[in-house]
Amino acid sequence: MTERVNEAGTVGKALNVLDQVAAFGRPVRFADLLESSEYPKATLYRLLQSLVQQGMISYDAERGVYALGVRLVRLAHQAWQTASIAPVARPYLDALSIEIGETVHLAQLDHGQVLYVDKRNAAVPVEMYSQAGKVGPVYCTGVGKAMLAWSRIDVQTRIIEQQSYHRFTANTLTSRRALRAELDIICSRGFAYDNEEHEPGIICVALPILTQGGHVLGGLSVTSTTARHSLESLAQLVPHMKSTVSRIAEDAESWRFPEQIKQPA
Amino acid sequence: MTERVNEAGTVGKALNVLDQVAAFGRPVRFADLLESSEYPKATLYRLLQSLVQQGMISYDAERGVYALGVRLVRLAHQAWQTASIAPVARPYLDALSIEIGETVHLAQLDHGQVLYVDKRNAAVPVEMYSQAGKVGPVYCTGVGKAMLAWSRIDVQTRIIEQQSYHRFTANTLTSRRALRAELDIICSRGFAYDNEEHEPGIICVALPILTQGGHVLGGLSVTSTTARHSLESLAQLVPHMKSTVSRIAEDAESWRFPEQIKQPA
DNA sequence: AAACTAAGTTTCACTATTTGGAACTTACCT
DNA sequence: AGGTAAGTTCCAAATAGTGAAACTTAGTTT
Repeated sequence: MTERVNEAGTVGKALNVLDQVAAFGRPVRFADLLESSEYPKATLYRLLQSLVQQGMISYDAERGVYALGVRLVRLAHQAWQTASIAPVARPYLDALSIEIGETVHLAQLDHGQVLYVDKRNAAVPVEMYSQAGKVGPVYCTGVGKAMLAWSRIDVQTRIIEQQSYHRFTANTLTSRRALRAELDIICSRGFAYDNEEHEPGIICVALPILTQGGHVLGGLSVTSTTARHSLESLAQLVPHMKSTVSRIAEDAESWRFPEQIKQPA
Repeated sequence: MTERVNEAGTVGKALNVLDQVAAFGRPVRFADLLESSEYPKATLYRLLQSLVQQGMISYDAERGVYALGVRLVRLAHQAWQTASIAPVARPYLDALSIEIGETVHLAQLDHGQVLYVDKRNAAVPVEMYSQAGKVGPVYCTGVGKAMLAWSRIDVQTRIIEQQSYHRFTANTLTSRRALRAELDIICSRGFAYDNEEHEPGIICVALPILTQGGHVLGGLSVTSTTARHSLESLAQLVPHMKSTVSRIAEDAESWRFPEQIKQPA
């Protein structure tokens, strides 16, 4: 027993259901959820009711379908502001983006995945949530590898285990072994490449954003195409990125630890 | 007492705690939460643990502070895509924004508040989450009043009750009575104004986005300043906005109700 | 139109989980 | 050292959650 039981109380179960609804990526009917759920009918039903009542899930009575609720969008706005480095990094991303004119990504680690928290795209205008909030794999993205390379050993080990090592392109690293070797190289080099490992024709350079204590706050990457750049020419941007990264780290640290949190009654 | 107790089970309580953490808008210590919480110490403590374990809240052990977790950002991305009209409306917002060159907002109703789900700003570049995800009051914004005016009577009544009627400017509607009268005018006029009711010098025109069945999907507004426009000149944009709105509604409806949701096993 | 079927909802006895006062453990302040 | 406040754990009592099964509703077949 306890096949994949993750010590989940009622709250955990409810949030699992929330994830399940999210995983579908479209409005779902009760039966769809029931089929892919580990919970019995009545339990699932009541969990859904709770979530709907709380506004985390919306229910379209006419169609009988569940979808994620907009309350999440609101919460996320707060999360983005308080929990991510994005608000702090924003002005630096703007500056970097304008100066180098290529696509810039800001990412953080979340549950063994790369979570993009902000983006600048030179050509295309606003893209909003459709970019920030996206997740990607760690083992075949520049930011992913950069963040992983400087992560605490226990975190690193866990994440290396978690990866799927699906082959996206000819250059994708498809084993823990290959990834570990790559991480060593990245560490000594000081930054990471993505050499068409995720999408053909897409390359990038990425740096980790580190606190003074060496803790990984996030990652910064500049992406381009093989048509416009070689890895070598992208690497010339690294000094510039390094200074951006250190300024973000500095600001993030002073922002995370403001004078006094406590306020008198 | 039981000020805002909503028949909450364990799940509801946990989500209340989540909201509470969100409300602070900064990392908070246990004691801060305890003070503003209706739950006893041990209960609050365990709820927080559940949420942290689930990644909805992050806990900084060094500082002993809780903050919203990045898992929310990921969930919100899904929510934005599946539950909001933003992805559908995007191309039309782009077009409208380019043609009229003023700030455009796309909003939906959430818990008696205006939730902005997308935005176009002619001058300033990308602003990401810092704009989408924001909430505003219904009673003194163009989109808020527009959506409210066409809402089902029970929804409308509830929301009218919920408003704070705080006076932001000389023009703010500060009573249910005044708001009701305004809604009547809006209905017969066919669209809503914000005549410096929220911020001095800021005016806007807003339209509801309605399904064929007359259900409110959201709202669309064009904002400007008194320096650049009068209400009358803004009103000239209404026909253009009307066509945008109807195209969004059309797309949204066909998108919400795709051929068949069910898929064979 | 009646019978059938599938999808969704409610019931209810059972029990596991949650509850919260109080005791305990740190960690900091004097 | 002693004191105080913050955070954590305990445990008996009680609540809230569980899920098989019965029920309702809507849609389909005979």
